[in-house]
Amino acid sequence: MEAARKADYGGKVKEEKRVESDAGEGDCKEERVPKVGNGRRDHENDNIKPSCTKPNQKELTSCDKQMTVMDGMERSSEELNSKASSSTQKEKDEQLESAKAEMGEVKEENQRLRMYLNQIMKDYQNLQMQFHDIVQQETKKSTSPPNNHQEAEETELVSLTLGRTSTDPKKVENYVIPSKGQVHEQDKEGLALGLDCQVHEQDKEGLALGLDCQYEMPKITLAESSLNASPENSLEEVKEEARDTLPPPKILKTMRSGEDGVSEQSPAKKTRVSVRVRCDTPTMNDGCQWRKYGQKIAKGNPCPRAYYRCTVALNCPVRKQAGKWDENTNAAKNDQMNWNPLIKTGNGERKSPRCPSA
DNA sequence: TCTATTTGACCGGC
DNA sequence: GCCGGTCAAATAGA
Repeated sequence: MEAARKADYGGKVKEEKRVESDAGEGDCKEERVPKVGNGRRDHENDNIKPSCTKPNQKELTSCDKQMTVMDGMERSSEELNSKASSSTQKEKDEQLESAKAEMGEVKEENQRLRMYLNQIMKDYQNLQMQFHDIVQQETKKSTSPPNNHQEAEETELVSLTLGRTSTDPKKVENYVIPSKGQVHEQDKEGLALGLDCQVHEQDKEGLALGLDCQYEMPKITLAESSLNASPENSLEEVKEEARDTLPPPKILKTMRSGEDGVSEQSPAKKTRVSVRVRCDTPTMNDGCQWRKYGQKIAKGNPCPRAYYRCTVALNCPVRKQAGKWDENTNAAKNDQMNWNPLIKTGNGERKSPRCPSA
């Protein structure tokens, strides 16, 4: 029991809240403002705007009323203008003419608006019909047994939403749309942990996003590539990992059964990712949780070298070394006592101290 | 009491 | 045999 608990790298892992800003795009309602006639917007006339944008029969009649009122207002204003004008008859005639012309324009615009409303009404009715047909088809489908083609099509759509596809039809059938909080047990490992290497055999293809799934192929893994490792460095480290993934028989004997799930599933290979990075800050606040599991005093360096393992996730194979490192000599510094968590690399290369799991 | 750190011992590679 | 890496019991601290 105790051994099993310790095997979990000390039990609980501090949770780091990551607020994924789900700034929902929500219902992005697109407001379309129809242009009418000579390019003027129909709601430039504030008398028409509120009710005429929606193609409703009642509103259509109210719209007509408003237009009639508007015409009356135009006329009254025209009369007022004619009465108020104390200038000559000629000026009155001119004003009358201009007013008449203006009235004509307004009437034309009124007509165009009516035509536009009629068009909108027609479209609206067409859409309503189509929607009705679709609803009827859906109800028919739900009552009748679906054929295989449709089912496959749907499941493929679902698998696309999950970000994984499968060519195995049986497997495809297993994927259903998970409701909230209802995730397939198979997917929990990969989705929740995201870096756990206990990947089912059948999931290996799809879950290439796993942290370090080099069971069969100890080549360059995604973990390495995600570190932006330089080619030479990655090669060297991959060699290291390849060595480390093959624990000797003695270790296999003494390896605790509960140490990690990897040893249970594939006892011949124990994955591990070593991150050798440089960090200029006194703390390795890199978004990961590192737990110190050992410390050594390297030869010729009074500053101890600390060994950390990633505790972001259970069985996370990522390790980290920390110690002082001299920029110039690419060797351990020994003239400063308060060392920084500086991670050496095999060839002196430094990386950002970010756990690929994070 | 639980969790993280310390530290001596152990192991494998060179 | 030396050295680096890891383990795990002991210890510290919250």
